[in-house]
Amino acid sequence: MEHAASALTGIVSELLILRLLSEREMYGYELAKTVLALTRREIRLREGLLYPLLHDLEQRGLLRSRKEVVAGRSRIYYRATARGNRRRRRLTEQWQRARQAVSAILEGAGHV
Amino acid sequence: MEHAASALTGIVSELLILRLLSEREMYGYELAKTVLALTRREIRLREGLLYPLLHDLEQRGLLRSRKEVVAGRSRIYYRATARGNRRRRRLTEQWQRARQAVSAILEGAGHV
DNA sequence: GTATAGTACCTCCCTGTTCGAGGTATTCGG
DNA sequence: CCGAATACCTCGAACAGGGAGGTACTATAC
Repeated sequence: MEHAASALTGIVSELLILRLLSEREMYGYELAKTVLALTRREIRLREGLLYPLLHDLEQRGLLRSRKEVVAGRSRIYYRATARGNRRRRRLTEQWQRARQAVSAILEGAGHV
Repeated sequence: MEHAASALTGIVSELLILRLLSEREMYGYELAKTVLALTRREIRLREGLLYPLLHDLEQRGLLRSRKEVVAGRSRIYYRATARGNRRRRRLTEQWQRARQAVSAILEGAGHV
């Protein structure tokens, strides 16, 4: 498989994961593929970031996991907890504010 | 002076600087203040990032500078070069794509 | 039967980025 | 005269990122 471009900061990856896992449970590999697909290969969740991050999020009580073996392959399904969803909301607000801040400059730089 | 929150990745800072300096020339300290004001304290261009970045951008031919002493204080005014503007356009596109990619997940996560 | 590609998990550690802290020097208000 | 603001700058500790490497199984193709 060949690959696409950018990562982003860890905070954004965290937000994307929390968002997807608030909808339905998914396992790591699936998360990576889904993000790749939904973003038309724009964002790639790399394994070196993804797995440590999932562990960390679970440790912090933002995700819960369960193991399952499917077709000889063991998967670890994750889903967002209530705390995870609160965190997701906070991060979403932060992201919106940052987004708007950047737009404010990219668009409205005419009148300093 | 008390302060506000987040930085962002260097790429975004680079873009914001190129954008502002494509409008009119500014000096470092002024850039920092302007970004703070335009983003309602949301984004702070820190000195430890700002000055090295300005030097780097100039070295790469994306900015041009001139010195001036105003009221006993020496300022270094920067402005974007043609190359800087090309770079700015590319970064703007990248930013838009990344932005949309994040939105795609934050909003449309309903139908994977 | 065996090589290749895909699925699925994981960690190490090198490299590059970040930015707090520190530094110089001047001006202005009180 | 002192503190705050203006204006420039650098260093280096601390951290984040992600390439590379590892295990193990399945499915497809030759």
